[in-house]
Amino acid sequence: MEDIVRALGYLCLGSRLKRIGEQVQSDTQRIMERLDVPLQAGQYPLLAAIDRLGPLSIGELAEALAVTQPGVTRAAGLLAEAGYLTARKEKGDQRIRRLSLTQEGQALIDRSKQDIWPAIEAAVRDICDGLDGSFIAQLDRLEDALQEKPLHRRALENEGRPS
Amino acid sequence: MEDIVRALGYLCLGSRLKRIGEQVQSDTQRIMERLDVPLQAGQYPLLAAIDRLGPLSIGELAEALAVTQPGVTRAAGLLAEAGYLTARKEKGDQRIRRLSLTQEGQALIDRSKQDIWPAIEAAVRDICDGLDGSFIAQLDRLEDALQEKPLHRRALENEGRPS
DNA sequence: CCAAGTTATATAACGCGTTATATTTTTATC
DNA sequence: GATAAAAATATAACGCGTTATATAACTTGG
Repeated sequence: MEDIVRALGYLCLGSRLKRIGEQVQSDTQRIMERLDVPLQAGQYPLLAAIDRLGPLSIGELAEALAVTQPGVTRAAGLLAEAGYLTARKEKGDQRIRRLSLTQEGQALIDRSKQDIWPAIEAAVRDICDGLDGSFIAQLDRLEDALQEKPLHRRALENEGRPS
Repeated sequence: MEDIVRALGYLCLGSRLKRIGEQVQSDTQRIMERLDVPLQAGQYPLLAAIDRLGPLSIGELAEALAVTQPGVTRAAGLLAEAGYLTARKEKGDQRIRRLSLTQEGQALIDRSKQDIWPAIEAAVRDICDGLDGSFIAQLDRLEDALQEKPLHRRALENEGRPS
């Protein structure tokens, strides 16, 4: 059956990008499960931002991730509950809750940098590096490639041969 | 402040694609509001699929749009409630509910083909046509371009000079 | 021809983004 | 220095995708 979203091209670009993004997230999640990472794929950017920029407030995080503040409030709450983040009120401005990695959070990031992120990156790079042509053409080929061999299979086949 | 999702590149491709997709959908929604289209941007593909392929079952629609069946069940329910779709049980197999456009739905599609879709397409084309380079590079430029001048502004400026 | 399996759709619950609004703290102004 | 405006965060409600499971209709094998 014809893929309508693809066929409509420019008209459905938004739906299409969301759809591909969800596919990538879901494949990434499977890589993470296989490597026993107790997170949702979408939670990584938040932890990575704090690792990279140091302790951040909710608002700063929202800006760094380019998402809305309530989204960050909720995600940070979950990560705190899971033990990877702590919040403490800012000395001097009690409105601000500054988020830091816990020891456990830092340990997870350290392990991720060593083992997990390289695996994910390699799989995504594997699928994106060969793309060329117009934006739409690249989306077409990306979707085909994801269908043919999902990211988690690519990660699997890369195991034991790091770059 | 550094955009972390962008900075992480291949590692956050899923989050990034979803984020850009949401931006495109939201801009598209504004174009539609301005043209008094009483739909959500994400509902267009469903109607377009039926227009293009003829009356479809829920399952066929899910396949044509490459989304899951419960998503289609819900979306179709809303469109039926809004008066653009009707469902009738298939003669010969009562499990299947075949979805067709109502008169009102067909009228909306006709108007869309004439006025709405060209406006959206032109705006998206305007932003995508100039892109070149690697996939990541194109995403960078696409996000910058959306930020600089959102789709709804591009549509506005195109008014009155159809292609 | 009926029990068991399969298929199509519906429903429930959740993930994760959004907008709109409430609450709390700080800042500014008179 | 009280009061009004602004800023940071929290909460509520919704949009729209997902997975898991229930239900109803059809098909099939003995």
